[in-house]
Amino acid sequence: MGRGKIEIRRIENSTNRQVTYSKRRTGILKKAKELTVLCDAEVSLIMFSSTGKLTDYISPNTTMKMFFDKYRKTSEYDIWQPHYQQMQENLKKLKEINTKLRRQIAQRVGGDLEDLNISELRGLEQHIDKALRIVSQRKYSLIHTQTETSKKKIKQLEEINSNLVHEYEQRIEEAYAYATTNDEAMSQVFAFRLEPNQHPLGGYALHDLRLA
Amino acid sequence: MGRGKIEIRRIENSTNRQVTYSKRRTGILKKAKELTVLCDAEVSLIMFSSTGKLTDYISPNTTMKMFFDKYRKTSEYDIWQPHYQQMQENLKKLKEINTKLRRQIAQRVGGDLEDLNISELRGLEQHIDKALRIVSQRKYSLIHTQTETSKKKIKQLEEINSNLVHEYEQRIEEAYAYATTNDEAMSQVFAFRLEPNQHPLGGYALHDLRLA
DNA sequence: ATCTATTAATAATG
DNA sequence: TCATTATTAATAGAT
Repeated sequence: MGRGKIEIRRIENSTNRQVTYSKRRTGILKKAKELTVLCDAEVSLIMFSSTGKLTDYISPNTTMKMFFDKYRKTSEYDIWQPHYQQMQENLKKLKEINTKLRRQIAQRVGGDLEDLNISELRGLEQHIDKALRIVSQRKYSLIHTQTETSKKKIKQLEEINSNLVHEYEQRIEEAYAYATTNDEAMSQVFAFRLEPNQHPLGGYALHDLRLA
Repeated sequence: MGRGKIEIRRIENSTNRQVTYSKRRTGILKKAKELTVLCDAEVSLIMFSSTGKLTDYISPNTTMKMFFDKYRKTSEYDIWQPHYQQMQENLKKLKEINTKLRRQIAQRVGGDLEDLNISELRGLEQHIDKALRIVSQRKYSLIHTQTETSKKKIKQLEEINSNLVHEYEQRIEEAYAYATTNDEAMSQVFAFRLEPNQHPLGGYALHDLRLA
C-alpha cells in the first residue's frame, strides 16, 4: 500500500523507521477505534516506539483497570499482586515516618523523652534551644533591659552613697577640726566621728552590694 | 476498502458485526505485528469481542507483566486507581499529614510562618510558649532569683541611703545648732546645709530608683 | 470461507 | 514535520 511493496522486517534507516512508526501508529490507532465502534468491542492498544515514547488507546466507557481486570480474569494472570504489595510497603513506610514525626513533635513539647540516648538528647536539646532562642528573643530583650537598668541604678546608688559619705565626712572633719580648736563641747558632739568601716552603715560594705 | 464504503458506527446486524469483527481483528493484529517488526516497537493489543471473547498480542521478548510495569512507569495515568482507590486515598491522606507535621516542626523552629492567619499564629504561639515554659524552667528560676536579689539589694541600698541621709542630717543639725550658738564662723562652715530635695544627691529622688 | 470490487493505508517523494 | 500520490493492503459485500 505504498509506492512500493516493503518486506516486513526491521527498517534499518532510523529516520525512515521513525517516520513509518508515526504513520502506522496513526493507522493502527484508527483501526482500533473503528473496531471499537463498528463491532462493539473493547480494545486496549499500547505502543512504545523504539525511542520509548508511549501511545495508548482504550475503548470509551472503560478504565485501564477494568480492562486489565477483565484481562486478568480471562488470562488467569494476576498482574496486580506486585503492585498491591508495593502499595502496602509505601503505606507502611509513610506510617512509620508519621510516627517519627509525631514523636519529634511530642519531644519538642517536652514529652516522650524516655528512650532517647545521650547523643539524641543532646541533639534535641540543641534544637529546642534554637527554637527557644527565636521565640524568646523578645522576652530576652526585655529581661536584658531590666537587668541593665538594675545594674545602672545600683551603680548610681553606690556612687551617690559613696559621694554622700565622702562629702559628709569632709564637712564633719572640717567642723570637728574647727570645734576642737574653739570649744571642748564640740568634741563631745562629734565623739562618734566615723572611722573607716565604722560609720552608721554598719556591716554593709559598698563593694558587697554589687549584683551577682 | 470494500465493495462499498461504510460509516464508522455500530453495526446493528449481529452476524454482520461478528463477521466484521473477525475480519478487522485479523487485520489490526497483523498491523500490530508489522509495527513491532518494522519499527522495532513494543506493542500490546488486547481485544474483547462484544460476546466477550479475548484476543491479545504482545511484542516478542516481553511479558505482559513487564509491559504493564513499563506502562505504569511511563504513563501519567494511574491504571490502578479504581481498584485500589481506598489505598490511594489513604496514601494521599498520610502524605498530607506528613506535610502538615513537617510544617509544624518547621514552624516550631521559627520558620514557615508566612501564610498563617492570626488564629493559627495565636495557637502556635501558645504551643511554643508551653514548650518554652517547660524547657526554660531552669532559666526562669535563675532569672527570677537574680531579679529578686536585685530588688532586695536595691531596697537595702535605698534604706541605707535613707538612713545615712537621715543620720548625717541629724548630726549636722546638732553641730549647726551648737556652732551658731557659739561662733559665727561655724555658720559659714555649714552654709551648705541641706534642705529637703536640695542635698548633694541632686535630682536623684529615692522613689525614682525602684526597679520598673 | 472465499472472492473481488472498492476503499483505505501508506511508501516514496517533495 | 507536512502534503502529495502512486501503489499496495484491507475489507465490505456477495457468493
